[in-house]
Amino acid sequence: MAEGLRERKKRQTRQYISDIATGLFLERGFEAVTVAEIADAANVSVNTVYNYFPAKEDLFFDRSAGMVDRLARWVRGRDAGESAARAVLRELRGEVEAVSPRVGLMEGYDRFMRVIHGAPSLRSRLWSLQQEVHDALETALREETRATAGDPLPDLIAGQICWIHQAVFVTIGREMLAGRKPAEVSREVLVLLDDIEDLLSEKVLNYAVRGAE
Amino acid sequence: MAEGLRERKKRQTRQYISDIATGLFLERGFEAVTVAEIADAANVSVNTVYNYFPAKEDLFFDRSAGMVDRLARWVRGRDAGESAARAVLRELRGEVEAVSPRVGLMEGYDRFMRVIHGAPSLRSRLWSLQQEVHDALETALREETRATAGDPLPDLIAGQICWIHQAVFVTIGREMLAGRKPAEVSREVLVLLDDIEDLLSEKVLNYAVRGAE
DNA sequence: TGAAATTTTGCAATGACCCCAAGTTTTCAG
DNA sequence: CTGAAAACTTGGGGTCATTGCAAAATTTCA
Repeated sequence: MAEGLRERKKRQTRQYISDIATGLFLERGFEAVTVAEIADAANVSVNTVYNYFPAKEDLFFDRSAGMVDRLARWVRGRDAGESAARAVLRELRGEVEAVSPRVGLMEGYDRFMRVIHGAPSLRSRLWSLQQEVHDALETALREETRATAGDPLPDLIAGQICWIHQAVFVTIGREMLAGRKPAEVSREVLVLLDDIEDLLSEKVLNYAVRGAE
Repeated sequence: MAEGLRERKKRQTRQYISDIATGLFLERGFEAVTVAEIADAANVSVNTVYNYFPAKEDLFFDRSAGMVDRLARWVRGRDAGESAARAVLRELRGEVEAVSPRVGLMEGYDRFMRVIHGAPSLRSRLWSLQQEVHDALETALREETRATAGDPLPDLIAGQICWIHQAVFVTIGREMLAGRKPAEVSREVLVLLDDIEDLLSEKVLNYAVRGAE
C-alpha cells in the first residue's frame, strides 16, 4: 500500500505550512501575521497556501481535525446499557481526569487561547466548528435510534449534549487563559461536570440507551 | 427635549443607509452586493457607511437591535412565583401563538432567511449575537439570584435557556426557509416547545423563581 | 456672524482571496 | 528509459472589505 511520492510530498507541504503558520500566530497573534508572510516563511507562494487551506483560519485549526466527530464517535461507541449523554459524560470525565491535552489541559494552552481571544474571525470559525459537531452528533443519534425523519428529538438531544461539551470547553479555555495550572483546572472541571449532570433531565440522560433501541 | 437638527439627520441617514442595504441584500444576496454599491444607492460615500456601521454584516442585522437583551428582559420581567426558564417559555409561547413577526412568523421571512443561508459571514455574525444574548442573560440571572462571583450556575442556566431560544429560532428559520406558512409553523413550534419543556430538568425549570430568592 | 465642533468625502493603502495562464514536477504507458 | 498526460506551483492581475488621513462641507453657538 505504498503511497506515491506525490501524496507524501503533499502531506508534508501541508503540514509544514500549517506548522509554520501556527508558530507565527502563537508568536504574534492571528491578525498580525499576513498570509504572504506565512507563504514566505514556508518557502511557497501565497497561491499554494490557498491551495491547501480554503481560508486563513483553517491554518490555525488544522490540528483540530477529528475534533468534529469526537462527540459522534463517543456516542456510537457507548457501552451496552449506556445512553448517549452518559457516554459523553464518561468520556469527558476520563479526559479531564487524565489532564489530557486533547481537552486543552496542558502547559501552554493559554498561548493558544490568547490567539483565539484576540481574533474575532477565529472565534467565528470555532462556532462553525461547533455547528459541525452538532450536525455530526445529530446524524449519529438519528442513526443509532433509527428515528423517523420528522422526529425532533435527535436534534434537541444533540443540542443538549453539545451544550455539555461547550460548557466544559469554554470553562477550560477561560481558566487556562487566566493562567491556571492544568491540574487545578482539571479538578475544578470535574466538579463542573457533576453540576452539569445535575442539570440534565432523566429524559436526556436516558436517550439512546444501547440495547434498548 | 427637542433634539438638534444634527441628531435627527444622523438618525435618518443611518436608517436610510440600512434600509437601502437591506433592500439590495434581499434582492440579490449579501455577497453579491458591494459596500460601494450600497453607498452609491444611498447617496453617501463608502466612508460614511463605515461611519455608521462597523462592518457590512451590521447593515443587515441593524433592525435586530433589541433582540440581544430580549431573553434578559423576559427573565427580569418574570411573574411572582415564576422561574426564569418558565418565563421564557411563556413569552415564547405567546409570541409563537400570536404568529408574531418578532419571532420570524411572517410572510416573506423566507427571503430574509435565504440571505442568511447564502452568506457564511452573516451566520457568523448571528452566532456572535447569540453569544451576546447569553452574556446578557447570564448577567441578568446573576443579578436576579444574587449569585456569588464563582457560582457556575448562572452560566449553565443561561446556556440552557439560550438553547431553548435557539432551538425555537432555528426551527422557525428552517421551516420558513422551506416555504411553510407562518400559521402552520406556529402550530408546529408550539408542539416543539412542549417537547423542549419535557427535556428540561426541574432544577432548570425552577431556577431563579421570583420571590424565592 | 464667525470660529469651534462634527460630519462627510476623496484618496491611498493594506490584506484576504480569486482566476488564469505559464512553468515544474511526478506518474505511467509503451 | 522516455515523452506526453496529470497534478502541483507560481506569477500577475483583479475584486472587495476595511482603515487612516487630511481636506471640504455642515451645524452649532457664543
